[in-house]
Amino acid sequence: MSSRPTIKEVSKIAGVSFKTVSRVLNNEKHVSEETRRRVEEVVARLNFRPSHAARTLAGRKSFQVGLLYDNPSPYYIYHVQTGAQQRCTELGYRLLLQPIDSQSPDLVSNVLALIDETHLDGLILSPPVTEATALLDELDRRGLPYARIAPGIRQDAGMSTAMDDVAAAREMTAHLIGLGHRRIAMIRGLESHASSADRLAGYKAELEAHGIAFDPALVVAAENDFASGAAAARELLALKDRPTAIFAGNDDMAAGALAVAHESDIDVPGQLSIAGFDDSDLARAVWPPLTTIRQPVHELAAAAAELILSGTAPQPRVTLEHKLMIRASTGPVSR
Amino acid sequence: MSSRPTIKEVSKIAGVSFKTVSRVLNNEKHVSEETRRRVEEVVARLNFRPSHAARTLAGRKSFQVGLLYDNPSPYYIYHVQTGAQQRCTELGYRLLLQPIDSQSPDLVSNVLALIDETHLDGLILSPPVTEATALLDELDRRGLPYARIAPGIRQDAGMSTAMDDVAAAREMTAHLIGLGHRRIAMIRGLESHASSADRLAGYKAELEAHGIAFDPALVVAAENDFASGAAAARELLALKDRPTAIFAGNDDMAAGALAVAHESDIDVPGQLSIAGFDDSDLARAVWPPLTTIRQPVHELAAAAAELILSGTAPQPRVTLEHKLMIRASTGPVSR
DNA sequence: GCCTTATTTGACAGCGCTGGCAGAGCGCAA
DNA sequence: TTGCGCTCTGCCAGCGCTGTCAAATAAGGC
Repeated sequence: MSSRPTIKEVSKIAGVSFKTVSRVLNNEKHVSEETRRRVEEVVARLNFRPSHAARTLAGRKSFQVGLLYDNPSPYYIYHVQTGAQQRCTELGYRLLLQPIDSQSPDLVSNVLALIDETHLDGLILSPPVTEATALLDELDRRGLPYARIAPGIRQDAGMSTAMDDVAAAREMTAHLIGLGHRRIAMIRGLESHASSADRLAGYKAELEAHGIAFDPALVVAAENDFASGAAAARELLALKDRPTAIFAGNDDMAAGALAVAHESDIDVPGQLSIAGFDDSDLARAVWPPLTTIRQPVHELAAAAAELILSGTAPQPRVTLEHKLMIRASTGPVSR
Repeated sequence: MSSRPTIKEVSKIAGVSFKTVSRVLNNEKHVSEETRRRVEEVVARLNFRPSHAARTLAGRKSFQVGLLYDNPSPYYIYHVQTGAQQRCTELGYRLLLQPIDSQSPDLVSNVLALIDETHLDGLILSPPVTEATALLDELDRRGLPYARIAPGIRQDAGMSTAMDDVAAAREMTAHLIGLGHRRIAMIRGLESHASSADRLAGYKAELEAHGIAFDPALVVAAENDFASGAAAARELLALKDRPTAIFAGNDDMAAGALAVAHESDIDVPGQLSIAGFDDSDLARAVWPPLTTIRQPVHELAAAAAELILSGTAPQPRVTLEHKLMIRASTGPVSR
């Protein structure tokens, strides 16, 4: 194995002290242009890469940020990852992706272990890890910077990025009402995800704004996945007074509802409109493609990374825009 | 920020030299039972976690493995990640997830930078990074252990895990032939993915085994995603002598074909059978659910991690089983 | 009981880098 | 001319561990 060059070898060839090389690598000032050029030339020629471990050990920064997640949706995770990773890379940091069980009693100690072992400079929390109060308290106590994506609690504390779930759910509900629907059902997602409650609240608020009575029988709980969405839809469609539209708390559950409609030979959107939430790849892969809310997951994650890394954040709370995506799964109510 | 304890503080409290603590942490022998217990007790009490950076710098191992990927499918990536991560964690290693552009001219230098910076102990390559010969050469030159998942080239060199794409495609083709289909089309995936060619080869071989003439007009290239799969299906369905079945190289493309069938009011499987490959979540989320091949992605990644980490691998090449999943998207040919 | 060998522990250097500080060289005001 | 402040550079300690080697102790053989 060809042993990698060290900062000392670089300095020897460049004819300077190794501290000067360190200065060049860290872009410190007080290095003459000429010296800098010379060092950089040698660095490039030797293909020198500073040891991350040594920098971490000697300095007080590790240039590493952790991303904690515990979300079963591959699509969501993928976009959170790429969004955060992209911005971290741009800012010269490495992102450590860390799946974790947010329900585990060892959550706090597991995360602290990660922090201590890797000397993390900051942490990005995605739902539902965002709601682990014991963890938040401990991070605050340590003074470790962290940003939360779509937190459901303590929204005014610390750094966070979010979209307006209530407003988005209102928009979707308004869209359905505008199509003539009056019996609009909701499949709500997991209690542990704060956005589920917000989406339900938006749905209720918009019904009320239009003078449509809220009917608890039209709200069924599910677990954010296809199968439970399908089960919920079956329940709804067995109702005597069937809904003419179903608004699901995410696309997976909407896809489940859509499959049930197909299997029951119910035409979508002719006899039943179905709407989702998230605009995941799935929304465009099913037939008919789902009307849904585009959630800017990638951007939310990138913004969270930026909050942590760009030092003094102007505003600790960033809200990003969603967008109603109208596709073929919703249509005018039939009479 | 509460400063983390170091090995020296542990040793002071336990009343031993700090080297002895190091021995306990690394599970070395030649430590008396009593000493070990005492040290472990202090470690637990102080919640001591050894600094990863210091271990890496002082020792010759970093206990880190990299996973390189460049695949646009969230499902695939997600399962590769979780499979590899799980096994790495079990074996006491950290997994560094590294998305990378496999087509970039800087691929090799980017990967070498990663290796040098983080002192990686090994590397897992997933398709299509598996085919980057310049990278493989450089890794060989350095003697860095690496394992490839589903490599398309140099299959007998180095460590790798794979499934039998040819056999799987034959099984699927045989399934369709068994249903009475004779005009079976194939939507083939990206050239850069070796498995695409294998799946095509299996399809051809099975046709031949049944004495069915291969018709090049029935093979259309696409790019592994929904949109290109839909386009390919449109092309196939516009043929004068339409196929009665379409076998797509992955589930995304099959979903695209399925959407085209819906949009053209072609009943699936009544008038057209559609089959996919991978058994991603998508296969169960569309209607009708896709007949497909279950690819053991999670297990392939876990096995790759194990090959690298378990030292002397008994067999450097691991083949895992696939499974034909028959669902509702394929049925007997109509006459 | 004395020597040999195995087991258990400690002392110390050093991994590759950053932080702190001192020193050299220079320009400029007094 | 002296002194002050600036820019640039080098020296050295030390981050928290592991590797190496030697020393101390226990165990076994005759």
